[in-house]
Amino acid sequence: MENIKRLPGSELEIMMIIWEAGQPVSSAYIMEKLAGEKSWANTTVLNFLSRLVERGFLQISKQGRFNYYKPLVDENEYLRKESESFLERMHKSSLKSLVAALYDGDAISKEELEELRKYVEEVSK
Amino acid sequence: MENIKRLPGSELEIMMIIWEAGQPVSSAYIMEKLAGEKSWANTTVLNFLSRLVERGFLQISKQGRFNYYKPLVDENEYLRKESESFLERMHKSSLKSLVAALYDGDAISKEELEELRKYVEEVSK
DNA sequence: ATGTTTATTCTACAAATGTAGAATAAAATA
DNA sequence: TATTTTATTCTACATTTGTAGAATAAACAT
Repeated sequence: MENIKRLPGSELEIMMIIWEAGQPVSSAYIMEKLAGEKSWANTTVLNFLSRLVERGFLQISKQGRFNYYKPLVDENEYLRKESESFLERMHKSSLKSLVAALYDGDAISKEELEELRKYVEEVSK
Repeated sequence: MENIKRLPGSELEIMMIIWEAGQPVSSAYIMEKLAGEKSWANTTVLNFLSRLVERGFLQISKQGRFNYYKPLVDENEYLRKESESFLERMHKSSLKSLVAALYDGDAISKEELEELRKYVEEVSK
């Protein structure tokens, strides 16, 4: 099992889009999704994609001259690793500390909290 | 209100130590805390401290030739900002997604979960 | 007072990241 | 087929981060 490395911010943004798509996507698709959000030059995005390939996060399949990008790393696994490491680094592994920080910062809506309550209730019995 | 910037990993590690101390600390204290954990050369640590001062995260008060470092940024505020931004970037702001990721990855002990359950219960009523 | 120790500051440099223009080559079109 | 278009790849460069040796200067010991 390769130990997955952490991605720099920009590359992660690209990965998120690809993961969300649920299927191999063209660079055009990615740029489309990024439009409005980011003002990256096309070559900038393509460069991030190249680096993601180098890092083993993506695989290219060519359709004519078009590239289609497919994830080689599982989204959930990556999120899990990142979340664990974040919890550890920032909150000394205290889940309560993390949730409290978010709650105190009004980052959580009533609905979010209720959803969490149910989830925790369910899972902890 | 200055908008607090995110810190690179190494500098954050230093900040965590200083925050935890609860009072201005000398560089020796910091190196002490790092001993065993990190194998940074002294000048490396001192350099991180300088950068933290530049960034406005720390203030120096001299005691003879010794530096004492005091936080200028509130720990909770920083953690809050970081946690919000993390939740947003990695879990599209879904708290449940975050907690589930941690839970599925066995990053949470029974106790941690129970503690969270009580907290959420309390807070959401 | 002089030499020695050492905490701090400077300076330096490699690697990683953000950013994009120039070059290339394959497809579209005239 | 010759020409234009354009997705992709190369190359380049500035900034940030990780890392630490060299220089400095203040305190200490002789």
